[in-house]
Amino acid sequence: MIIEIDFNSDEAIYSQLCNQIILGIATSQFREGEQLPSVRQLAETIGINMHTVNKAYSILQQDGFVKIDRRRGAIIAIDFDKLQALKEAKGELAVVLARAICKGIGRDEIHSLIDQLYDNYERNSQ
Amino acid sequence: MIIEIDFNSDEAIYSQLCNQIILGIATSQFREGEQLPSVRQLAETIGINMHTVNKAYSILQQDGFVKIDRRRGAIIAIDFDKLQALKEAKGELAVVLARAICKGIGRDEIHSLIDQLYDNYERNSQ
DNA sequence: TATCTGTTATACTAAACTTATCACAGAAAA
DNA sequence: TTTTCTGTGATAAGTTTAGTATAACAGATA
Repeated sequence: MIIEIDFNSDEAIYSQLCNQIILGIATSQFREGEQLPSVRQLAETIGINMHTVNKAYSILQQDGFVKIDRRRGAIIAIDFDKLQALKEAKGELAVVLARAICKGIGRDEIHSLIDQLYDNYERNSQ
Repeated sequence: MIIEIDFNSDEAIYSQLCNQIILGIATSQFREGEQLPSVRQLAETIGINMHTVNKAYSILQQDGFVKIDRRRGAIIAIDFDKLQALKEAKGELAVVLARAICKGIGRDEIHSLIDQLYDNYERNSQ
């Protein structure tokens, strides 16, 4: 999977890394049990420091997307705590929806966006 | 409207301020044309520095939620650029949905969350 | 043995966040 | 007119975070 970092973005590099990898998992470009590049290797290909990659991997571990094996590095391993995930999703959606509502975006339009995105993820995960 | 800041949060104070005010607009606790407290007044009631409030107000202005009048301070004034708002909402939703999909949350569950949140906002905006 | 892995520690720069003052111009009210 | 409120600007300083740069260590593997 190709990971692209926008060095002009406001978003921190480690955060972009996390999101890209999560996106990769959602679209099955990374699959359960698959191993991510080593921290040094990924750091070199992107052109950043090893510790920045390590920080991203640690956060992914903490958030239940990977497990870190001393021998093989970071392995995709989803912790399916759905109650927790639903709670977090609701909190994040609350912020996005508040902004949308202020701008006059209706409930149907949001549902439509959700469907577009889900369709897109499912299309890319085959 | 009561604005509460969590000083132990990872989220920056100015960012929490923005989100709370946007939430207030979404639930009609702040209405179009209404004026927000002055930067000094709000800073004092919260117990933070004036410039932190000013930063929040400036961002709200930039994002099209308020206009800043030299005489009256920050006034709720939504800039209804719906195309822009839809684009931004889609980008933010993409990140949230990717996480949800990884955790096995289905499309229907997301739709349900959206409805819950919309119901909640509409109930609080009367 | 040589090489790969993650881990840890330290040091440093740069940027972001926040606070702290001081001062100014414009508007409004006493 | 004077006082007091508004936002704005400049400047300084403290704290935290992000990122880089090295170095070293232990465990696994070839």
